[in-house]
Amino acid sequence: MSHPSTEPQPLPLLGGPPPERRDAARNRERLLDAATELVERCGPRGVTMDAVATAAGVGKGTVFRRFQSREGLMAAVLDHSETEWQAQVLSGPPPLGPGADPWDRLLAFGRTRLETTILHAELIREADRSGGSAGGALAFATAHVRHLLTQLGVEGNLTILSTALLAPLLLPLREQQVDLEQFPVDRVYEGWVDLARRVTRRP
Amino acid sequence: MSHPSTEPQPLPLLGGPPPERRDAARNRERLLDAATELVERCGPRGVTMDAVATAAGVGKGTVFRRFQSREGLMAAVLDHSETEWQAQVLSGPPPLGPGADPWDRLLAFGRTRLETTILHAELIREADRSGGSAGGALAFATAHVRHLLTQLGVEGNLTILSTALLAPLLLPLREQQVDLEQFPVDRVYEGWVDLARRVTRRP
DNA sequence: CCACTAAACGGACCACGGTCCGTTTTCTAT
DNA sequence: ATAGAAAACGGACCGTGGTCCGTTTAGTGG
Repeated sequence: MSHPSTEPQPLPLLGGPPPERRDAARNRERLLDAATELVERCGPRGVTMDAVATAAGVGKGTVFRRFQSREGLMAAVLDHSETEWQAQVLSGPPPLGPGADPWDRLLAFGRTRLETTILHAELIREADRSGGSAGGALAFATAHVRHLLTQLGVEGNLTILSTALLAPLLLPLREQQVDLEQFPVDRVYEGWVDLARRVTRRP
Repeated sequence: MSHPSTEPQPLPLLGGPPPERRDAARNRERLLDAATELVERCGPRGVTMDAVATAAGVGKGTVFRRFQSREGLMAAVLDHSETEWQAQVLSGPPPLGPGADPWDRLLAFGRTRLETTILHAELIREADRSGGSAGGALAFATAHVRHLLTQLGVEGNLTILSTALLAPLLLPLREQQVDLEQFPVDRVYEGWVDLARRVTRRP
């Protein structure tokens, strides 16, 4: 860290709001790391904001300045995980990624989305509302399904239809079925495929 | 209140847990009334537990003993409102109530459920999770849709299908569409009818 | 009518999310 | 290098949800 100004720099290209100050960026990362670590160790419900602040070695105010609220922080942690899945969808190998038949992509989408939701269940619950990454992730998924439906030549109100297709994969519904009604995951997936056939008007 | 023991009594028939003590029942009602009143006046978000306790003239402990949590209380308030709609579905006049063609009942169900959800939006949001009336109301709606699908001769995993049909009427999804995407209610309903046709495999 | 038990009461108490503001750090312009 | 402004920092502070436990009260058998 001692050679002078020969590095790329975070691109001083103006665009959005002015870039983050160095200390701010450093603290954001420390916080995100600390939060991720704590979530892993204590589960999302067991993590307090004070604990995160302390673990990251910053004051409490800083946590809230960066992430607005507890939910915002959880959303950020979640986002980190979800991003990987989104990358798979956008540019990973088929059938989830581009290149495969849209119908096969839709099926792969449903399957992996179901699994990811179950995996991140607690975190999603904690991050919900606040329109943060939770909303962001939802929007991403909706847009993707909509895209696939278009490619499949489905007519009608695509927003409603993709919502309907997505909904049974979402958390609150999942909980009712997997937890309360003791549905095995495979059976849920199977049911979802049936739904997808109907929505797309397949045999 | 002075004639001796000639009244029906709350039926001393044993069954569930022993009945509520008189003061307990009285306080439950006072609390529910106070809460309803406050919710109406300040909106669900503006109501604090202390306020409810004070308004009802009881201690805070009592509130929590009766309703477990803030969400529990909100759920109880909500339940009160939802019950009326449920009664309409179960035994009101057609097409919502029994007697009409199942398909027409389904449409009426969708329409009224959509309106009710929007009407109670804030309360639902506050009451969510906790498995209280929120879960109860959801279960009721699911069961009813399932029932109608059966009458319509739909085959397949009815639980998943009714969930899918219900989902677009639920709150988080509503918010994304009505609020964010500025969909007028009629358009949402229209889209939902299309979905219903597909799920039931109609022309 | 009184004694006794179990349940309900109430408010002091605690923990956690979120805000506020005086202090410190980073950046920029000279 | 230095001065000055803007932004970030941190932790004391506040309000609210939720618990705890000593006290009161409704029901019951004598």
